[in-house]
Amino acid sequence: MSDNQSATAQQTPASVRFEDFGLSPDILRALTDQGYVHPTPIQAQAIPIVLQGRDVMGAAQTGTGKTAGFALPIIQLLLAHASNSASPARHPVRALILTPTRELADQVADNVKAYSHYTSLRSTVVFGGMDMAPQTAALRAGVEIVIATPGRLLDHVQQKTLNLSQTQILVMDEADRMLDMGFLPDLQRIINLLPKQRQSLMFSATFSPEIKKLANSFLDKPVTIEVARSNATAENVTQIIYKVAEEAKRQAVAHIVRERGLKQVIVFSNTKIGASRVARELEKQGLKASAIHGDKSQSERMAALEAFKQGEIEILVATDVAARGLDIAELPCVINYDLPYNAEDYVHRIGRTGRAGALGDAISLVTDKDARLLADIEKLIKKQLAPSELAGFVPHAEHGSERRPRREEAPGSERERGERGSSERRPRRDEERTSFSSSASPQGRTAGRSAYGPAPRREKIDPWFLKPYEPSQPAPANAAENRGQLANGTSSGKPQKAKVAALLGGPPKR
DNA sequence: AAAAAAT
Repeated sequence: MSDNQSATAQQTPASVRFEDFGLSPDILRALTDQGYVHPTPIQAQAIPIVLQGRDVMGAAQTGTGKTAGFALPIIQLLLAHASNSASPARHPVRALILTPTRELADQVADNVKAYSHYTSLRSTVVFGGMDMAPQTAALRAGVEIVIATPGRLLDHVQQKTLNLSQTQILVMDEADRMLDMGFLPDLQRIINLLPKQRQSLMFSATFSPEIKKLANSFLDKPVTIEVARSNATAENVTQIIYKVAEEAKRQAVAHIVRERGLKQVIVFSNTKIGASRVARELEKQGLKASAIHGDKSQSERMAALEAFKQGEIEILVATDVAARGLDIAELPCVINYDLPYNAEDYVHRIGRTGRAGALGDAISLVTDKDARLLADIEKLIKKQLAPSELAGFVPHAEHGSERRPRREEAPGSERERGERGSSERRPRRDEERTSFSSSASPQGRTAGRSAYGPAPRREKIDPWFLKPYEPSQPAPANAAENRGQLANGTSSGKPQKAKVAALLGGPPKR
């Protein structure tokens, strides 16, 4: 055993220093502040390539320094081409960084701010669930770099507080998630607003073959950067599988936390309801737990994450909102309360632990029904995961109030008073709902015109835009009509992979 | 099947 164990992840010669990349002294000074001297492998590879202006498809585990890998050279590029003598009346955004979750956007923005601290470059973060006004003010004041989630970004474009027509650099962080069906329409709208001549960078821990193809349709002769095996799980993470009955899972989590004396652990649930229930159960058992998921208000989400980082909360029970990119120092363990439906998400989730060379444990609870999911994961990570018994765990029968949690009680019911359903009533979108009546009126929804164009949001789509132009194949008769708008409902029933394959023009798999 | 992302 030696420090060389992590040599595969640290292939950069120790002699390489940030100073060797020709970065501005102002950037180097910020790095010194952060205590950074030597680049990580992904940084050593990405920085020169991004500086050359090339497109990049970067496959790297989280915790490998991805963010600095793109942020540093972007800052450098913007500085190098900064002073156009006379400053223009309006300040166009010059670099755009997109992320799939608000928390990740916030985190990336913090890093960008730190790296550009001594430069003249300004940056701001833009995401939903928060007051528009401060974001609008920051954008109006002028920023060169925007970090954003897609929906709110488009909102600002619509409000004309944001202009993407001069944006030379686009980054998609956690690109595989950005490219999934839920995000694609927004992503395409955003890309349509950008100049065609631009530099595009995509980063993710995993790139499935389908996503790789899709990604390539957005990139121009990209350089592929790969640190460690693609889709590999971190070598310093020990993976453990426990066989547990479905009804005993919550008790099992509590048992594991107690048994191991865990002071920092993320428990992943596949559902928002599940996350809340697990958190509540753990709290009931006297453990310091809190849930984070998309039905919580943004302030609750941020409070939970912050409390967890501060150690006030020991167990963060999360949906996949927390699966990607979040950098939480020294997380020694993650628990999959459920196995994720997508094998790739398993890789992302367990990437929350064992970061930056530290050791970590990834514990997954499986039931009999999970055999298929487990097999998919084993196939992806090319590793066998043998389920074992959870030693010393004796589930006791559950009873009474816990048996049948009722979600939709009338206000003022007895239970409400007894155990303060911890914000778990419904998505609470009522905080600033000033225009409720207008949007609820029958014509309000359909008549309200969206600046995004005619397409309704979050509907089934036929993404014509993803099909590469193939002169050899006769275009479908309605292709011309579909151009310029998203048609509805042609591919609703198909599983996602088949959809993506179809988008790429390949024959449907049978 | 589920989650995320504007209101």
